[in-house]
Amino acid sequence: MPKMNPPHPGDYVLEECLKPLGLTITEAAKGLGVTRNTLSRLINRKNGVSPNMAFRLSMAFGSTPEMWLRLQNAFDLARARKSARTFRVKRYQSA
Amino acid sequence: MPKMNPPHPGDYVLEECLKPLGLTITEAAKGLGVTRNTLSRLINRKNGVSPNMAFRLSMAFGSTPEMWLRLQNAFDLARARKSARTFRVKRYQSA
DNA sequence: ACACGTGCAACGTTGCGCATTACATTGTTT
DNA sequence: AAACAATGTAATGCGCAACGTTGCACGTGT
Repeated sequence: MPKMNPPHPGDYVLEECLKPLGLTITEAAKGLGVTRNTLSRLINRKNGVSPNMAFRLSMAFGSTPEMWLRLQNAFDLARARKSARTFRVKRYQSA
Repeated sequence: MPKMNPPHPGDYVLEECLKPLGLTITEAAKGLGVTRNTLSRLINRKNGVSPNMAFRLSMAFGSTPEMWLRLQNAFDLARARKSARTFRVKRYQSA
């Protein structure tokens, strides 16, 4: 079952990527090929992980683009789950 | 390893959901609580599966929202992979 | 002829991702 | 103290995606 409060992918980037390598946001942004502003917004939860960014992160820090997008999915779905309560959808199948 | 040409989620909706149940796009759109136009665009590959739609699909046809978004991820990543070839990204880790 | 399902297009709204620029703050170095 | 680096943040602009609304054209079946 999905987590209720999955961490924002930006937390993961900061804690598991930048900190272990001793990278500043400015340095890492350079390495990723994006603006300092863009990486700052990701880490501060203003942006999510786009497919584009998923590739950059996997290229720079390893793992797969799929993994980075899965982190983002978990986050997005947790937020959407709240509004989904109000959906009136016909159940064609039970599961 | 990820598939090179993953099917569009709209194909799956049509083949595995609407057809087995004998539903028209118009009927299914009603059931999902969206416009006929919105479902038509999904099935005809003009739209992707949004988190919102992922919940509607899982509620109506089963499976999980995660599964529906995974389908979309595979599709998005296959498209982004082409442009990712031009990224100049520093490799802080090898894998 | 009529109704229905469908594809499609235009328009408007909303929101996201990103670059650019700029400003203010904090902490470190000289 | 002065200069610099790193950061957060905001504004602006661009492009694009998702969605609803409306309208039109086409084909099929009654």
